[in-house]
Amino acid sequence: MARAGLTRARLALAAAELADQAGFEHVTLSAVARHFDVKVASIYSHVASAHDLKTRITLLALDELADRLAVALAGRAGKDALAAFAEVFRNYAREHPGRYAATRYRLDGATAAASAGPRHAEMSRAILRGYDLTGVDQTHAVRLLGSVVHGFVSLELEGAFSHSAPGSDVSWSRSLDALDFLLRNWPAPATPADPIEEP
Amino acid sequence: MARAGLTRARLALAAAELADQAGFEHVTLSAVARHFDVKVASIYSHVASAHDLKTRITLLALDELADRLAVALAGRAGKDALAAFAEVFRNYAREHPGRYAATRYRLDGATAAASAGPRHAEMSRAILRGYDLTGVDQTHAVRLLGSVVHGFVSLELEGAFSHSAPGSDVSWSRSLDALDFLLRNWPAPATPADPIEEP
DNA sequence: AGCGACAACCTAAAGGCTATAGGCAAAAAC
DNA sequence: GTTTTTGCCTATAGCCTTTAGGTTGTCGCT
Repeated sequence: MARAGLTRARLALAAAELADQAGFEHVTLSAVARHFDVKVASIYSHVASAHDLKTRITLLALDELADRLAVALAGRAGKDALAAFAEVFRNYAREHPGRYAATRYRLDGATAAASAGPRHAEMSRAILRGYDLTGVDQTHAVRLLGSVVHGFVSLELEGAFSHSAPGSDVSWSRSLDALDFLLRNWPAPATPADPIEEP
Repeated sequence: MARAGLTRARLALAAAELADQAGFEHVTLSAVARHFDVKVASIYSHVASAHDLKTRITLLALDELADRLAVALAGRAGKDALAAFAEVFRNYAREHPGRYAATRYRLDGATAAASAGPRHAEMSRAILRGYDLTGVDQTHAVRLLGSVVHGFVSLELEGAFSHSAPGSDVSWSRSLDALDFLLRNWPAPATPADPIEEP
C-alpha cells in the first residue's frame, strides 16, 4: 500500500487551508485525515493532538503575517508604514480568514514566546518610529494601534459593517487617516492621573 | 421521578454561566444536561440544537449588554458618555468573558435583526451626538469607536497586553483620551478620494 | 542481494458530543 | 377521575479524539 507522505508541515498546511475554507473551528483531525485519504490514527504519528494541530496553524499564520509585514514595512515610514501595516492585516484576514482566526488561538507562554508574536510586537513599535512618541506613550500607542486594526478587521470579517452604508472600505481609510492624525498629535492624559507621582 | 423544571430561559442562563466559567467554546449540551442532572435528549425538548443554545447565549449577552449601556449612557454626554460606554463593554467582558465571546457568535440575518444588536448600534451613534460629527463621518466614527473598544477589550482578554509594562489600565484610559480627542478633532480625508464626485 | 530496524500507516476499541425516534409517567385540564 | 399534554427517559447511530498494539514499506548496512 502506497504511503501518503505525511509530514508535520504538510499537515499544518492542509489544516490551514481547511481552516480558510471551512472555518478555524471546523478544523478536525478527521477532516485532515480524509484529505490525505489516511486513517485518523495515522495523524497521531506526526502531531500530538487536535490542539497541537491547531497550534501549528496558529504558528504558521503568525509567521506568514510577520513575513508579509516585514516586506510591507521595508523602506516605509510614517503614515506610509502605518497604512502598509494595517493593509497587510486586513488583506491577510480576507485572503485567509481561517488562519487569521487561528491567530487568536490561545498559545501557552513558551509557545507564544517562540512564535512570531514578538516579531509582530517589534514591527508595531517600529511603525511608531516615524512619529514623535516616547516612553510609555509609545506602548499606549502600540496597543491602540493593535486594537484598531484587530478590532476593525475582525468586526468587518464578521460582517458587522456590511449592513449599512457606506462600504467599509471608506471607513477603513478614514480610520487610518484618523489614526495617523492621532499619532501625530498624541494627546496628554485628560485626567492627569493622581497628582502624586512616585517619589 | 421528580422533574427538573427545565426552561428555555433557565437553559440559556445555565449555559451562559457555563460559558463564563469554562469558555464559550466549551459550552455543550452534555455539560448543561449534567448541570441539571438530566439526560441529554431531554434538552432537545426545549432547545432545537447546540447551535440554538449558543444562539440563545448570544441573545442573552447582547441584551444584558444593551441594558447596561442604556443605564450607563442615561444623562451623560460627550467624553463622559464615551467613557461610560467603553467601560461597560470592558467590565462586561471581564465579568462575563464567556458571554462576551458569545457576542461574537455568528447570527443569521433574521435573528440578528431581532436581537439587541440594533440597540447597540443606536447607542453607539447616540454617543456621537455629543461631538460635532455629521453624515457619513458619523458612521466612520461609530465604526472606529466599535473597533477600538472591541479590539482593546478582546486583546486584553486574550492577555495580549499582560506581558509588558505598564498595566493595561493606563493604556485603556489613554486610549479613551485619544479617542475623545479624535472625535473632537475629526480629520478630513487625507487622500481626498478621487476628485471627481458623482455629478 | 539480503537483513534488520525504523518509520509510516493500519485495525480495534473506548469515551465524549450531537441528534433522532419512540416510550412512560407526572402534571395539568377537564 | 379520566384524559391530554408534555417533560424526561431509553435506545441508537454517527462523528470526533485518543490510545494501544499490529503490519508493512523503505532505508541503511553488510
